[in-house]
Amino acid sequence: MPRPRSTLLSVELIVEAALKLVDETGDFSFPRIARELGVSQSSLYNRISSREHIVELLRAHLFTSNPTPSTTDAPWDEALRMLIRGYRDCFAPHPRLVPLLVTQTVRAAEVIAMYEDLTLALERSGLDAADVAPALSLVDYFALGAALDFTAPEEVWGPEPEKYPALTRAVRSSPSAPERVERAFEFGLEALIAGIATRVKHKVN
Amino acid sequence: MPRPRSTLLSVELIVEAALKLVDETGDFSFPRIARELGVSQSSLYNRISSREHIVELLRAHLFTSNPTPSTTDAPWDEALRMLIRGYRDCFAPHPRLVPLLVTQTVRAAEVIAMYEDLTLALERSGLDAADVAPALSLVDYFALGAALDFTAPEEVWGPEPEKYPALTRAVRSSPSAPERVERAFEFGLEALIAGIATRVKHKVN
DNA sequence: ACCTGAACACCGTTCAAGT
DNA sequence: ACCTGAACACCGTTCAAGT
Repeated sequence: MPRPRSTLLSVELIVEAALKLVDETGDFSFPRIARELGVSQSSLYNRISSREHIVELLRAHLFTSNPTPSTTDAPWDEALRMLIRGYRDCFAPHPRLVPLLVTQTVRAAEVIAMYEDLTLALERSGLDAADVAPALSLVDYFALGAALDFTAPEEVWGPEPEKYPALTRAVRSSPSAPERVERAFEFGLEALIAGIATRVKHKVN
Repeated sequence: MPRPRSTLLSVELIVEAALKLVDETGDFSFPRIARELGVSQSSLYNRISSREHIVELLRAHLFTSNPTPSTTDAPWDEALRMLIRGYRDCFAPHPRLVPLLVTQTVRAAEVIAMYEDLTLALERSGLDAADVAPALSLVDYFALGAALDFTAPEEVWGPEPEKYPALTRAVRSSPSAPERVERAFEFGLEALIAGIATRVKHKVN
């Protein structure tokens, strides 16, 4: 049988080129992807339908390369720790990708599956049914903000430290670069879970 | 004395035009601002220095038009409620502006002043000094995520509800559009404050 | 001091034309 | 079926030239 003519393009090649460009420059574009792959710009449209499509493929790529284990047998708080940590760890190797993801609606099935596991864990916590969706939003807010923190610049607050003494104290007493983000995540994760636990109505046996 | 020649342009006019365009279309551009004001595109550069500059002016505009009251006399948890609520309420009238703000570093002095008040409240909570900065990040993550939720589309989760039963339950048991976002914010705010309270070491008197 | 017009180096998307 | 080249309608920014 005739072997297939060597195809110049594939979805995977496009996604890899886009990710490489984001890691190196903070963004991607059709002309730069095409140049990277040695094809014409318009040929990309044979594999993908739009810029948004590429962004969603990048999101899926992040999640499939870092799969989260099953949490349905774990206690609800342990499940939340695993899921939120796994979610955030996806972004760690590609921090510059985060800004492209946060402003676009999630369509990737892999991510929605993780939200299903999150919801199951929250249901097991004993929250009122009406509080599960708000708690899910809360977890989402936290994970999103934590991921965005990967791209935060070193010197967040400008000059004039004397005008903001408390802020200056807080910044001075905290480590820099990756440790700062890591400690914020650990503190936030535990505070978040403890906070959700306080919203569970105590059942009187 | 000669009254000043009617000036065609001002920073305020540029900011107002940009905000109007964002509210109506979700974005602004130099050509569209210029057309809105009846001037040439290049003349904008006499008042502002870059697109980023306009974004930062928009951020400051949001905050100055919705000033937060002094919270230095309030108990720490009440101060947090006021500050976080005030912060989020700034975005409510202009939801489509949020995506432009979250991916750019804060430089506006008004916002930094609010972070100072947040830090003071967290110090009053009794947290360890080393935990103030992480707690500040947690509050920041929450406020950011809550603001981004203003632009979330109605139908977040795609088709195939049967594949995600828990998620479908959660979505079905929650209201839509503005009430959903409001309930998520209220639940999250209280869970957040309760969670931070659990991280305060109990002093034995 | 302020404004204009033209130019430059980019974008995403479409489409007729080739093989 | 896949790829190309050209075209279209946009961007942000600079700069010489005018008043």
